[in-house]
Amino acid sequence: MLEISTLRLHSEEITQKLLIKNFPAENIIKEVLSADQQKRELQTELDTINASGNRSAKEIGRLMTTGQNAEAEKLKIEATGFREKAKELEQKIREAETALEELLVRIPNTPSEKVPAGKTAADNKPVYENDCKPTATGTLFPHWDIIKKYDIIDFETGIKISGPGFPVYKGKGARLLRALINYCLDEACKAGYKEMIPPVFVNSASAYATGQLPDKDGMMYEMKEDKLYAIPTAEVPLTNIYRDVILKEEDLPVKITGYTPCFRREAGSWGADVRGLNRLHQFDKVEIVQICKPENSYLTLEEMRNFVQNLIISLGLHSRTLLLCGGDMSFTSAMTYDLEVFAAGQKKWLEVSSVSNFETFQANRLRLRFKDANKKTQLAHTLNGSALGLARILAAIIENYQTPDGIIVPEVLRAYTGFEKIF
RNA sequence: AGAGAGAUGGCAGAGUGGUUUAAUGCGGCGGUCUUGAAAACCGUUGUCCCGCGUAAGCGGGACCGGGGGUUCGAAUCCCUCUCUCUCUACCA
Repeated sequence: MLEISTLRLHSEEITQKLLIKNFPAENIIKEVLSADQQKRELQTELDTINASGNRSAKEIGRLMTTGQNAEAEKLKIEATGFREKAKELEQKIREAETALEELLVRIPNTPSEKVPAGKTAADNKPVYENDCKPTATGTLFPHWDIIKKYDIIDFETGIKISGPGFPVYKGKGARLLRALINYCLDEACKAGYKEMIPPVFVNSASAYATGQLPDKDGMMYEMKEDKLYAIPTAEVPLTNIYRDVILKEEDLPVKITGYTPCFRREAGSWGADVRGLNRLHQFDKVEIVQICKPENSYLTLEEMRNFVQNLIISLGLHSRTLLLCGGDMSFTSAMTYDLEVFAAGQKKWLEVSSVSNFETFQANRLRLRFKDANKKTQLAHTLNGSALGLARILAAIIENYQTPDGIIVPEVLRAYTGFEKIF
């Protein structure tokens, strides 16, 4: 959510910036400003009434303790009814606040100046590509064929137990996935991230604070009985650790990481090109999160992007990094890099990480702040990224390391798997 | 899940209808003293909203778990929800 104070001062500039995201903001911003104006007028009115009510009450108290009861009674009659008026105003203010909030949450984050214009994924700007060309040669099969051959991932049994999109990882397949989880977490810890194991069900306040609610409630599995949501990403619980927190300047940057399974309903997003591990209802992901001072957030974004790029290189996967154009960015992001690996069997790029700077957009809803050197509290900047989305990494490893007589395990994972080849 | 007890500032902990502007202690910050530190002493201390001001700040309002009620006036009384603790039961 954008800050109303910024919107008041820079509405024109914000409108301009939002055009990069193809979002026509002029009208809604006008509405916001007038709703804000109305709310403030009501607030001033209420404050005035409260001030005079407080004065009378105090005076009555003083008269009664000094024994001037007759005077007190007279004043009591005069003071009757002010509370009712105040309540009426409070109600109006609540309504005005709700109206303002409903408008505000519909305005996306403004893109950074570095974000290129564009409408679709085709307009994303490639900024990096590594040279880890696949070692596999000959006829290359997509992973959904290979996993059957070695019986390491079983979709049919998953369908029996849960439904489509809930695979069962078996034997060396399970072991390889667990190796990836441990490897990614260990690398993140080495890079200074503190490991967390958060809850995988969150309440609506948390889902709201990171932006999954109210708009995207169709994406999450919901347990209505207990009013809980299955997390679509560890970003939700990890970021919410810092909801309503005021950090000290010396605590920054905060760097945390966590592995969780992620649950996504993916309603309506199924099609021919989302076979196998490409898109699942449940998948595994290691997430990295940073909270930092505003002036550092773009350096931090680069640091996080480099970390993820190097992680992918260390797995020997051919990958590229795209700077997302305005039209392809998420609602909440100010700047996003998508990192893709090439899956040699399907001959397709798979998105395995998305690293974003949200500036104060998330922090505003989270009320995540820090005290700066001048002892002023101000909103922190938040960033997060996948490191990595493991189902697709697994798919890419299976396809890129396939040989006629087995799948080679990437070298860095062998200490974790205890084997070098799946056959 | 049943029974009981609770929820007050960064923490501990008073406060059961009216100078409460929430006592006091600890912690934090600043200072005096000191070669430096400790101790002692003095001062200071949260969050949000509105207004004025370039600003430091000043003025007003709100906040004692959340919401509602009674009252001229609520941390205090009533209702309700949530959470925590203790005991019992159950459980990995």
